[in-house]
Amino acid sequence: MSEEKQLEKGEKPTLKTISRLSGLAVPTVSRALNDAPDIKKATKVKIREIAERIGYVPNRAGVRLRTGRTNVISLVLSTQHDLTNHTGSLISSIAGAMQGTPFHMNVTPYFPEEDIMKPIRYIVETRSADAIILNQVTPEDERVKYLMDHKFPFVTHGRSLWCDQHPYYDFDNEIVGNLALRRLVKRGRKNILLIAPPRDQFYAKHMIEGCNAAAADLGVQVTTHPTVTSDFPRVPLTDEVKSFLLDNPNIDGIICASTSAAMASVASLEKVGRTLGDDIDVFAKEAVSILEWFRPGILTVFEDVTAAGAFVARAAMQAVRQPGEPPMQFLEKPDF
Amino acid sequence: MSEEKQLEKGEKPTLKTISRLSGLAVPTVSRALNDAPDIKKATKVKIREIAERIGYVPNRAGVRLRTGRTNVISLVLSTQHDLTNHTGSLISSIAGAMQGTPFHMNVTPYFPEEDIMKPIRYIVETRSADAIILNQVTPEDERVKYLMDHKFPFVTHGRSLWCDQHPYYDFDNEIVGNLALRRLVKRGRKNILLIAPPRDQFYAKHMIEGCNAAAADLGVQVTTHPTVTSDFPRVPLTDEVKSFLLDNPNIDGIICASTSAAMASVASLEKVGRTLGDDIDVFAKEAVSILEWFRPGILTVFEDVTAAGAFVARAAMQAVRQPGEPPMQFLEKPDF
DNA sequence: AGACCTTTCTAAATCGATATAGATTTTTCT
DNA sequence: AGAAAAATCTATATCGATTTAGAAAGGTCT
Repeated sequence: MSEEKQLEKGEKPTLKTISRLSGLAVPTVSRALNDAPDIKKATKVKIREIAERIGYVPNRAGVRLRTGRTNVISLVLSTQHDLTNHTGSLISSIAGAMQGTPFHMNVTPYFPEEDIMKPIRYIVETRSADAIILNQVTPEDERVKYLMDHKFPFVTHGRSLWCDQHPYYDFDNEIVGNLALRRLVKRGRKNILLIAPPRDQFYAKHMIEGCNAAAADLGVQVTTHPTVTSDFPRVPLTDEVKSFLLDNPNIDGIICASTSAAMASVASLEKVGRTLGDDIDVFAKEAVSILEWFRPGILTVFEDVTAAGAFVARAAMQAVRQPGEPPMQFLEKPDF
Repeated sequence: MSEEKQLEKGEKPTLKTISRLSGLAVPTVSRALNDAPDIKKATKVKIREIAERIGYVPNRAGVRLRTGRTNVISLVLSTQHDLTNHTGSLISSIAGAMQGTPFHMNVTPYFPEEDIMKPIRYIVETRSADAIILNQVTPEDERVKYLMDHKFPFVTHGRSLWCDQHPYYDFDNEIVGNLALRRLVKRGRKNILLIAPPRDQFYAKHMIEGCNAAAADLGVQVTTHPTVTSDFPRVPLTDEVKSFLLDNPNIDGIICASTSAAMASVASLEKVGRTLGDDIDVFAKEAVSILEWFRPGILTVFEDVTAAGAFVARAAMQAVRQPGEPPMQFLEKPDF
């Protein structure tokens, strides 16, 4: 028989196991591992050594049941997808930032045609996560309001009207709009069509204002497309842009808030006999670098969602662990 | 005072609450809700009515601690992404199939440069999910072997060598290869370059064999590119295809296993003075419908990952709930 | 009526962790 | 030395569910 007490084979180590191996009571072991102040340093070292040796990992159900903490962060996403779909990268970067922490990521999709509040209420009511990450935020987002009212930790990708009070990461689309317009004007364009983000999204306002400010500044004309937005399916978007160009032949520049809209816009050019880079330019903000492969000459700026993902993940964890601290907030300045 | 016993405000309903409201013991309530045979029908009806009324939802931590069942299905994904990134759709469709079930989806990303087994071992050892969904499966996939050895429920997106013994969904890439080649030959092409899937992936073999069989059948030549595969970054892939075309000017058709490879191939054509649809054709299998917007004339077949997602989700749930039943297996036949 | 089944329910233990209160031991102070 | 204070540990209860064993109630049979 070995001198050192051993773990039985196939046994999943619990605090009880460590208790048996160390001769100390279970609560002592628990407190030692949680670095409680009333445990001797030597004891902590001893217990940690055993825990390490036998590969102890706390049982999440036990922790969750007792403390209510789930160590889960829920990413709540719309199921609406398109090729401009950077969801995969967002998920990876969030998960990457949680590597080595006790947190797990949970993806909760919702169907936008259904009740947008449903997954939020479910998570809060059943406490199935410690924090929520939201995207596609509207200015007076109902979800944000609800979460603030319930003092439930959350982070937004994109700002809300109340974003000074909660953690967020956002890409400064006012600057995008501004610089996009300046880029087109620098290429001699004077009548710009803006295919803006979906109207309810807050960043639509930012981008439009950025464009308008620059346009006023430079004395050129910018028109926001009256019907379509950058999340429109490509086929109807192509048709709409086509007829807009026919009705407004003076348009010599298009700013698109998405890769998809840029593709459709470029497609519409051909149908009305316009030539990209020659008598008209197209600018697009894209979250996946692909337009450069699509057609040479499209002007672009890249929004890196992996940076966003890493930030919101860290912000969410901070909101859970240090609720007292000021919320992590970041407004990324595009530079182009 | 109201006749009917009520739920205190703000109280989260548990079995204990129902017990109090119904006057029955907690285990009775539990057994009634789980439809145990030793509970009177009337009692079940009564208890279910109360549960419904107060909106009872079982506490997952409680269930998990007692039973070991997590009601979680883990999707284990590589963090390596590209624009051909259909991850978002896959996730949505899996989650969609789990709507209305007690199951939640958990996304566990891994970094391919690290130990591919790490997340698998973690999940199995800590029982942090009831089942695992794998993709990018290799013929003798280490993960598949491990999960089979441990009798842990799992589903693969793509086949393994042992796929007759486990649930899977796969797109029949042998047919893709076969029909792709036939399509090119029908357009008069006789010397085909195949940019195949990554060599370690099982479906590379399927696709290559499909091509070869059709080529032998029709008496034309097909060459698998010696170095690059369809997951290569676009820049090096473009260069490699370019030099291959220079060395092999007789090539008049390219079959690509991905959208990204097709884009790069098309880009390389221009650099060697070849004209798409004129003296050469490109065929691609894509999981996001986008090439039609990229350049007219690229031949494509679409692999619908949402079908795959829905299937693997249902298969995973079945593997958990009816472990005795034969595994759900499906080989999707492309039709074009 | 009494023995013997069924049917239906309840009491108690349990999963693995942590919080609380209290019991030791050790140290400090007078 | 003896008392008080501090440091360190343990016993017990608890989170919410399920499992097991057994109790109570009801019915059937001789």
